[in-house]
Amino acid sequence: MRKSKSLPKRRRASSRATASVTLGDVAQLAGVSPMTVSRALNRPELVTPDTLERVHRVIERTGYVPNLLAGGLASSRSRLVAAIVPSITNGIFVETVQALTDRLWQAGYQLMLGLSGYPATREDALLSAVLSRRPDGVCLTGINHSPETRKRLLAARIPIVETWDLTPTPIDMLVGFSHEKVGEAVARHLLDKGHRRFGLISADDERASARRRGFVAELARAGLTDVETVVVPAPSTLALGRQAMGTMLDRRARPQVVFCGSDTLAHGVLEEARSRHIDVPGAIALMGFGGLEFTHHTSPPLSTVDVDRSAIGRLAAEVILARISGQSLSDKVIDVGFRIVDRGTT
Amino acid sequence: MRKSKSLPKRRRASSRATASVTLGDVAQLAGVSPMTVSRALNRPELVTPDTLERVHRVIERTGYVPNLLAGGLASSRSRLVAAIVPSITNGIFVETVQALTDRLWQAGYQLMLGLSGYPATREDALLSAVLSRRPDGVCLTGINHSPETRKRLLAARIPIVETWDLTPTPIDMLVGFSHEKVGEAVARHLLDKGHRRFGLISADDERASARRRGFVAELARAGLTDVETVVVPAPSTLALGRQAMGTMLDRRARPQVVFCGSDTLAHGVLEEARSRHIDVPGAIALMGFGGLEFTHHTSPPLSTVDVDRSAIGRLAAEVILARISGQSLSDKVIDVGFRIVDRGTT
DNA sequence: CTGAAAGCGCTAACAC
DNA sequence: GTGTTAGCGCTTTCAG
Repeated sequence: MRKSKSLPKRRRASSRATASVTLGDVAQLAGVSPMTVSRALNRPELVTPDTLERVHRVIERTGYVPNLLAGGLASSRSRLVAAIVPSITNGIFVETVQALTDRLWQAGYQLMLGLSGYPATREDALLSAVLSRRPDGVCLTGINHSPETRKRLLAARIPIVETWDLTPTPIDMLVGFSHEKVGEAVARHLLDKGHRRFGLISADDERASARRRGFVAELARAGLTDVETVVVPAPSTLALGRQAMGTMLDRRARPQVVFCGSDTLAHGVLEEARSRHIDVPGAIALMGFGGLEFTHHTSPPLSTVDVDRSAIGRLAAEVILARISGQSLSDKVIDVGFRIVDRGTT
Repeated sequence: MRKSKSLPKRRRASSRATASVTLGDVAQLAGVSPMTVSRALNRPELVTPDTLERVHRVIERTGYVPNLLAGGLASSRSRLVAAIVPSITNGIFVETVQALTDRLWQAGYQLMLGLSGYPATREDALLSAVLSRRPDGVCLTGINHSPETRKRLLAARIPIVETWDLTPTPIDMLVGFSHEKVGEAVARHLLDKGHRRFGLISADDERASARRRGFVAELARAGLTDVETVVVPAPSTLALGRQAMGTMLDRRARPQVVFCGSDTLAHGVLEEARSRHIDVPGAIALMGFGGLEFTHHTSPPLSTVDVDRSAIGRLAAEVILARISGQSLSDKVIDVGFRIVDRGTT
């Protein structure tokens, strides 16, 4: 004797051999109906402990893996949430994605990640691919989406959350903060510290531009219209930061303080300054953005604008989950704000 | 008149309102059978150009989005490939993921990304979640997987590719290189350069340990058994690198050269050295690993072990796609190798 | 080149 | 508590 029980003969009609065990197989072996197995898996509280155990034993023995394609089709709930971010190379969105992943996982959902690139040329095509999987919700980065994208998202009639930016008119829900305000706040902060000669190194992506705008505008209000500016292509890298700082230092005017579009750029800028034996923050002070790598006491002499990147992801997941479960939210727009962290280096 | 044509009355049986247009709707509006619409979408060469155009016009007009849950269920092909990586925070895997995504996208497949964490405690649970979506292939990081994981992967009867490491006995296919050899090669390289006092700073993940082993073993063969070692918890960060270097420098013996487990650590180590006014590479030379941020001429004074991270992703996609389309591969194991890049700084 | 019939594996809705 | 029936939206297969 090899085994007391064996899998029942299969009644496959198709020629494509799908070797896997189905819910029906489990039901048969456990001596119950398929529906009971389904319940044992999804609403165990509706099933007798005894039946439950029998079912689970069979599942264990057979190595049954539920087919969520079938389940999703039948129930119109894919247990999938899609997130579209420009890139994960510069680190700024990584924690947001991680937080999203974690929170959704807890709730029994999985994240489907899409990378749209800078600029978001592929967002539309990506969206098609994404929507064809029938996600139960979508998380977008930024607030600038093509009319086409907005239309299709609305047509999908699922919760949508935009992140990492602020607008009074989101597609649906929003978790973010104002980049223009960041720029203004940094300018004000540095002005208050007595600086008068400013530099600006940042990438050419949308949100960085908004910060740049706010920064320049606030300085202009203080009568300062002369800002040494170097713009690099997104996404930011250490190397681009070095290069940009090189360009800036090779010019005539040398700023007292440089506001960098991201901490990654700021690190590169620091590298370049150091390799030229320029004292930081003594000769030139640096302000970054994003709050990356600044959690440790051995941090480099950089100040930054700290953003709770995890919170954005967590809250985005939260609002989507709330809406999926039918709750109506008190606020469709959550401003998570930001915080200037001056390590005494500006 | 509002419109010349309108969507047909729906015959939904279910109470859950699924608002979206179906393939059947498109067929009806185009005056063809559902099957023809399906062909127009998936095998257009089998359909008359005329019919094709009519169908596409209706699709355009209605904003039809195919339902891949249904398609996947019917065809047993989800057009989904899953990848499981430990983390995307340290950057080392990011380009691999990007390359995978890109190559698969070209072929009409989408990547479903799973983050298993260090150590891969969640790999098993993740795998369940992943397999329940019926991916057409799976890409894993590393070669150490629980027997349970191996069993279920094998049972899924889909192409599996392990990456970023080397073994003669992969589960199925493999794209990677030997970390032990990396350690040995680095040791040999540094010995040849005349160094005799070595330091080692690395994370406690599996592959880093293998490099460490190779490094120490090769030094031992040269009669050097005294290696200043600091191990930090994975994943690597700049801050951990700084901290580790601090620890090392506070000890008595000061190495001539430090082999860092990752470029990220190396950067942190460099930061710490500089903040202590230790000349790099004059007083202490540094060797990193991974080839991150080393593509630009303004690179910091670090040498590294370059790995073609994109190639790993691209090749992994390639072998999976090949196997999906039924090709048998000449080699199930691809060694992509590595390259020591000495920028004259060791 | 196009269509009709029969499911893919699962769950909603309603019986019992 | 558990079973039955009838699909979800698509593709396979086979017939024309």
